Amino acid sequence: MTRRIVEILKKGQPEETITIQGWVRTKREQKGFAFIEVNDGSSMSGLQAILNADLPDYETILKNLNTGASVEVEGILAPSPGKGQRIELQASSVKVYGDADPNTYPLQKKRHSFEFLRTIAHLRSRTNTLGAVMRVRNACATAIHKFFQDKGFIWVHTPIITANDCEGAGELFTVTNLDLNNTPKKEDKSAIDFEQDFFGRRAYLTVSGQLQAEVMAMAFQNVYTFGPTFRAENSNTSRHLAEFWMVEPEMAFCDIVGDRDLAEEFLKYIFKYVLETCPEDMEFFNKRIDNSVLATADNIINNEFERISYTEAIDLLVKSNKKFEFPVEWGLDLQSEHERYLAEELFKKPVIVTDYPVGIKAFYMRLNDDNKTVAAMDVLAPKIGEIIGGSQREERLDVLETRMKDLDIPPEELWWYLDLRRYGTVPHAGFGLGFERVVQFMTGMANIRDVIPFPRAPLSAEF
RNA sequence: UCCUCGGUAGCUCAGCGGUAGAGCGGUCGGCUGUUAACCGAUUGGUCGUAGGUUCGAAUCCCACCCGGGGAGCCA
Repeated sequence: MTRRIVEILKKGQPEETITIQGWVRTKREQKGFAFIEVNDGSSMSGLQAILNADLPDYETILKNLNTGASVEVEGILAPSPGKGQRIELQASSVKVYGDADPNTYPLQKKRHSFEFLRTIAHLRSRTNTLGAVMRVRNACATAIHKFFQDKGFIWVHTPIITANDCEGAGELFTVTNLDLNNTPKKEDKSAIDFEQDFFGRRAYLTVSGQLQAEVMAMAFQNVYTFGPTFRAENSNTSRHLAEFWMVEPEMAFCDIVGDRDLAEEFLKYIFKYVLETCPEDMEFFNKRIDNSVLATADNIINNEFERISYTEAIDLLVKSNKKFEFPVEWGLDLQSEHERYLAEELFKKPVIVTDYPVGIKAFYMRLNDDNKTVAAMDVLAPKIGEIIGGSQREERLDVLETRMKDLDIPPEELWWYLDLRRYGTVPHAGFGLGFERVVQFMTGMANIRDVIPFPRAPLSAEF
């Protein structure tokens, strides 16, 4: 492997002979010589190389060295007399691997709209912005693993195909290998007979690894999942994807307070890690995408998150005297506009809301002693809303069974989940973090489809 | 799925009943150190699709398709 440009820009010394490989970002021809900027994806900045006309095949090489061409440049590093870079590469030999016809190559040396870049998702990672996004995304993922591994959590791989359609987290994609032009029918011809399908029952893409993570937490105490999840909702927003990555820690012997504190520590850790490892990319986002991202990161890292109960949140919303489109009333769920008021206007930092009414939350959340609320928590972040949703789980078999009955969830579907309460049950808690939303929050990118390489959304799965 | 705005050159947009435009890009030429280089010339179109109104439609009307923003659902 040749040296990466990120390292050369930091540590490269004059007189060193080096070889770089990458893609041409710009070519600036002069009389008798030319500049090219080569980027290899290792950093925002590329390395400037100078090609003198006395290079063998200079004319041919220059003609093929257009934006997008792949190239290997060998030469000697020298201090750069021009402004904008410390060092530059004086090329002694240049090899063009593949040219890029400027008549058809869609990326220009100028700003493109993100809408256009989504139509060329196979090329957009070569742009400054998407390059920075993907490096920050990588740093976020690394931070997540480091955080949990340093605390002794076990990374567990929960299934992507599941047979439970009762997890209550939205519409599911069906997984089948039946012949869709000739599906087997049940005896009364009313419906498809999934007993003849691959798994002998209807199967789905997972919407959450939580239930299986609970299984694993009952053996390893502290675990986390980190993988793709799927929702077949017809959601057309800048905050939703049909395929997204989710992080779900689950802790045995833990209550809602421990859960809440971990969520805050976790978010702070990620932000700190990314600021330390991707300073150049973060500067770019602050300058070109959203001039508040560095201040926001600073705010996250250095301030305590606000902690309020759902009941207090309702009081604050009523007292605000603001005109909301949706009603504010105890028992109704908080709407986007309410969440935004709390996080953006009132507290101007993340807010953790706990103890929601039992009627608006999932069956597995632990019933509080007031019998009216459950030990749920949402972390609301300025600009993007709910970034984390979690809860203490109901560990009491009888209470859980009653809740499932109230919600018409057949217990035989989740017999194994109920078994966890029969054998060695323990208070436990966890949360789910939408990975792309963290990357969005971190970078200031307005649309979630621009923080994942190949976004999956309604009518969108081309690449 | 609902509300709303939009779809005109490769890209970003102007034109909004009367001969299809600009900037950028591409191409050609110029320039001894450029930084999304610069200067000059030049190239480039089924005006989203299908109907309708009109002497005449990119422009007005209708339907559909696609995209942005917002909402719902949620992470």
